[in-house]
Amino acid sequence: MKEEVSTEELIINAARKVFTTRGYNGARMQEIADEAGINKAMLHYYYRSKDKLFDIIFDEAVDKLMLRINTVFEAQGSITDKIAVIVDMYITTLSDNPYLPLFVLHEMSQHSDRIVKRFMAKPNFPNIQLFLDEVNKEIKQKKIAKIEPEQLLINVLAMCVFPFVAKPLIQGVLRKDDVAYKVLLEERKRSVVKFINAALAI
Amino acid sequence: MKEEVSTEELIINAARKVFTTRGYNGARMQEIADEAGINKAMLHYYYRSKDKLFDIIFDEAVDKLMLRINTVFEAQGSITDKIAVIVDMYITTLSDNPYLPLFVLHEMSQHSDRIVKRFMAKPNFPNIQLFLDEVNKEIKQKKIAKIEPEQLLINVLAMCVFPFVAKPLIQGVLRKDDVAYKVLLEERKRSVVKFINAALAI
DNA sequence: ATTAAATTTAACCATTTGGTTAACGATACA
DNA sequence: TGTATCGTTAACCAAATGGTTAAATTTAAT
Repeated sequence: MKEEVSTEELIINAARKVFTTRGYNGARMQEIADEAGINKAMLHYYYRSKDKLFDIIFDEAVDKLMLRINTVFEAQGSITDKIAVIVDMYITTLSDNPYLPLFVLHEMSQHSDRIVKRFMAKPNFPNIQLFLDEVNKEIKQKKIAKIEPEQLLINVLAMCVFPFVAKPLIQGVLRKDDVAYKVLLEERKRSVVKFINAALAI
Repeated sequence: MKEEVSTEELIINAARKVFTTRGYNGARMQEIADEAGINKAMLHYYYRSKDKLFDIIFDEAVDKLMLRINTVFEAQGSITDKIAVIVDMYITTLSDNPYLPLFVLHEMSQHSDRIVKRFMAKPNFPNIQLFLDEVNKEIKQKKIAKIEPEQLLINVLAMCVFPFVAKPLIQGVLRKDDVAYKVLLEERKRSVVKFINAALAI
């Protein structure tokens, strides 16, 4: 008795693969159908249009990118501890979904108005203020060095996300194959945390 | 006597705008023609095909991204001094060409094989080894803290480039309009340099 | 001024692509 | 068993798109 996968699921899985790797403009309904092993008309039978299907995949991608950031922010502990958790979470999650960030960022830059609104309306939209306030608090308490909280946030995100956005570039420059790149990313978890801690040390 | 702009130039300027904002797949030959204020057939008369035109724009974009990095590397001075120069150069250049990095990274991730080769064959391809060696040297001399040179390089690039790749996202999260974002980027020049210096301090 | 070459345009063409339709087959229900 | 609903397919359609062509116009050379 083999596991049955519903046609809906076949389609979503195929659409995820095609949309995230090719982008909206590069994605072809026929390729999604082929990838799912079904007839093209089925895509429209289940999901109406390319746009509708794309919205589902994009929303799902955004959700995955949000992680459980709020959970981390709302937890107890120092800001450096929280950053350590976030860095680890990001690099781990993105290692399993390497196409996510470039996909989301590229689509956002194209339809910024339509999409950014959707993005911020999400219920699990990270509560950034919590992070910013806490950084300021610890600065006042002389627990960490002085820094603009917004800049720190960008630094953390940048160092986590960039290696996935720029993978082919970095691989070219450093001449690493996929295996070596995996290793570099694994090492990166502790390297980035150490780097941030040193930068924030007083 | 008005300034004459050759048709070739009109086309290249239009193509640059359309390709970098829409990407290869989103770019339309008709839109390039309209943007240039000429007939669509002229595009083919001067540049044969969409592919040929794209290659020119992409190469040009890559060149701009390379900056004069080698010049910096080959210059005298400590590694932290060089990093300070690079950070300033990058944020300044990208502020004037905000679409460049996402454009290049997105296209690279799609045609990585075909394009990455072109990329590395460039005569002004940055000589990374110089940077890596120098970092190791200063670590041995106890001038900077211990760090994997490759990770440091990624950190520097990440913090410079990410704000441009993720502009709409960051603007949404931090609720900044374009003016406020310009300010944030300007502050960022010294903020990032200070951050890196603190992280590398012994 | 005449002619040849270069430049520009409108009309056209073939292919691709998202989407539709009508018929066919399976499944469930009476 | 008949029939209605759901799932699936092949064939088809209209619009979009990269590219071509042949004629018209401008520019340059003799």
